[in-house]
Amino acid sequence: MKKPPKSRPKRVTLHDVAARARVSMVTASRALRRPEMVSLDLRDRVNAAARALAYVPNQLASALASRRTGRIGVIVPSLTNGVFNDYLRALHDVFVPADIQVLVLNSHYMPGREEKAILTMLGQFPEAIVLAGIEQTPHARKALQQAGIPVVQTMELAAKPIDINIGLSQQDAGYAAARHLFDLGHRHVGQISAPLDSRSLKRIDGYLQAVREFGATPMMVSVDLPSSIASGGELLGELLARWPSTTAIFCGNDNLALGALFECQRRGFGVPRDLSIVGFNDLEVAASACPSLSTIATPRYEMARRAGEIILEIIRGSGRRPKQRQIDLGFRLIARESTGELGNSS
Amino acid sequence: MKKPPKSRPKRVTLHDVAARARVSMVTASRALRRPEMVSLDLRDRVNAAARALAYVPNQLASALASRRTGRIGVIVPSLTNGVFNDYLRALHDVFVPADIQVLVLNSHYMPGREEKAILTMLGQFPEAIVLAGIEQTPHARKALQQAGIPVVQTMELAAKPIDINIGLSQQDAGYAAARHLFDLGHRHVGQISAPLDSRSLKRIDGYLQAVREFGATPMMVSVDLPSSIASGGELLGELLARWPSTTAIFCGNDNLALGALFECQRRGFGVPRDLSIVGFNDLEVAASACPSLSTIATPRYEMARRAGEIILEIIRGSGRRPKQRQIDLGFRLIARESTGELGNSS
DNA sequence: TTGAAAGCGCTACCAT
DNA sequence: ATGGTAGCGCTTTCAA
Repeated sequence: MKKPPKSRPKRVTLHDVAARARVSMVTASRALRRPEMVSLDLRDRVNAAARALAYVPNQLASALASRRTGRIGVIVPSLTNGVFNDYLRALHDVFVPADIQVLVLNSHYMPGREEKAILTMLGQFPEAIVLAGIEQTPHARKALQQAGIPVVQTMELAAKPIDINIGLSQQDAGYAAARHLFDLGHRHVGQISAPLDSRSLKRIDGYLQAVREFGATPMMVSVDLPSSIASGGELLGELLARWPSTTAIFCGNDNLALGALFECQRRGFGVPRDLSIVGFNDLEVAASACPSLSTIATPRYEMARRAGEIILEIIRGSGRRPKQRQIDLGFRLIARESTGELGNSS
Repeated sequence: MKKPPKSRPKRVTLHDVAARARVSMVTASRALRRPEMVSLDLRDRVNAAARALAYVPNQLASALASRRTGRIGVIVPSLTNGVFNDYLRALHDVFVPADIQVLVLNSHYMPGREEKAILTMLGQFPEAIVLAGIEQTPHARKALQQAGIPVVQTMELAAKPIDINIGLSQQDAGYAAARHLFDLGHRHVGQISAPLDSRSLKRIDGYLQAVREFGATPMMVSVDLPSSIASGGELLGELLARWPSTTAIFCGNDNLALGALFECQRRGFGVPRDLSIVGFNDLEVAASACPSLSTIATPRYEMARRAGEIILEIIRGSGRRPKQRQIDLGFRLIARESTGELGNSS
């Protein structure tokens, strides 16, 4: 009788359920969440009441009171380029069976948006957070540290990990890709990239290292926009316009490589006869394309799986961090049909 | 001095920020969330304090107290096939500026998992929910209705919408794709599909309608697995093995079409000389491929944008539903290079 | 413009 | 096994 009539439709709460079952709220709570702690009789009464009232637990309140949200946060720079498909799948494979929800936010390859995403995520109180990349803003780092939850940085190797770090050397991988072309005899090896995020830049460093080593000339075209198939064709066009002698090209990712391949087909260039192409990431399309694309396979599934398992271990187990805080998972060069020895081209 | 020392690392709360800024919690709250209600002086002090402490608002508490979560839920059947990229982007474009968070859950093209996703989502109290597809389980429908929030079903036209429905006729679109091939003179028109979700089946219905109309023979191969480029090649292989006379093929989506195209290149078939290919969705790759892929463009961005705007109107505005509860956005056949008139083949 | 107090719905802690 | 009570961190009246 004390409540003034509100216009908002009342929601059924645990209080209502408890009242109907004629037990205390605590018992009702336990009957629903930890049935083994409640006598069979009361348990049934509570369940019946909950059912009759179509009770929906308010996870917000539950999380606030228990300080456990049952979710982990993931921040990736893109959802649309295929790179993070395996990565997210691995995380789901680990967490869904553990009854932990995976929240994904997209930073769009922009440090500013990543910071915002991290703060937003932290506001949801995930029990751990997985980050793609290692270049968080100082403010984001601080917030992450204060959160006191496991933080796993992935995809790259960090000099100063925030907490745990599982990745690979993007520079070494870029070097390996370029080196593959030089090893095949190419000397006019171009490079195209988009976008110019930190990992791309490191792969470019690797390329430059190989260029230096083989005494070649750097030939690069790039654009700081989301990678796309179309831009692969366009960047290749620009590269060839500037350096017509190019006989091989290292594309910063497989989307660009696919676009470059299509552009070659459009121009009637043979691949690898007239131009060798190596991509990066080993997306599904790389193996399926015709010719199939040589590329660098990065262990994205494994990386995310390991991240997930370490997190699970920490939040379900002792709460203690593993002794090994940094893991290098390496990469693999996959030589397919799109790269070949320097032949009768020029 | 009254708190017993706890082991848990204290988190920075609004209380701490208020204390540091020497204002009340209420003022701190307002300074952060509704700055215009607070004097410039205090506003600055609060902001400075919040920044210095790396304060992260607890959205759980905020949502619990205000009964507004500031988020909307979206459930899509896949995150990996590119189809929902524009769709999600549109939703972000609408909601992020409105300061509403977009939560995305993946149903993996499985009604059971969609039901679970819907229930999970509802437990987070989104202020509205956007669904891809119209075939929710009865239980999910009921829960959705009881939630009392705007529900928008998209991608298809529903006979009995739950609430609001924005889509297109998948059957008509499938018919248009097949019809395009028949109109070019083809009579041996095959069809490949994967996965066999409700929309795929409707597109197949459209194909069958065209087949009937032209007195042709249905030639279909499909598999109920996630679509992939590789399966496009495999399904085409099976189709050709069974019906070698095939001169044209309607692929249930662009991934399959791309795979089919690569398979043709592998076999040395000319496209469209030996085989015409039409896809579905108009993903980025369709325009970039060589030859470019004819396909059906579905208005995914527009569909999601409209959904978002209607929701915004409802939850920000009067709370009243628009008069028009169902919108048909149609589709467009895009004839590119991969389809041509029946020539000197077979 | 600012603040005090009363919850939001639930769970943890401590009794019984 | 069951229940009372005190919050979780924030926003909302309502008063000053």
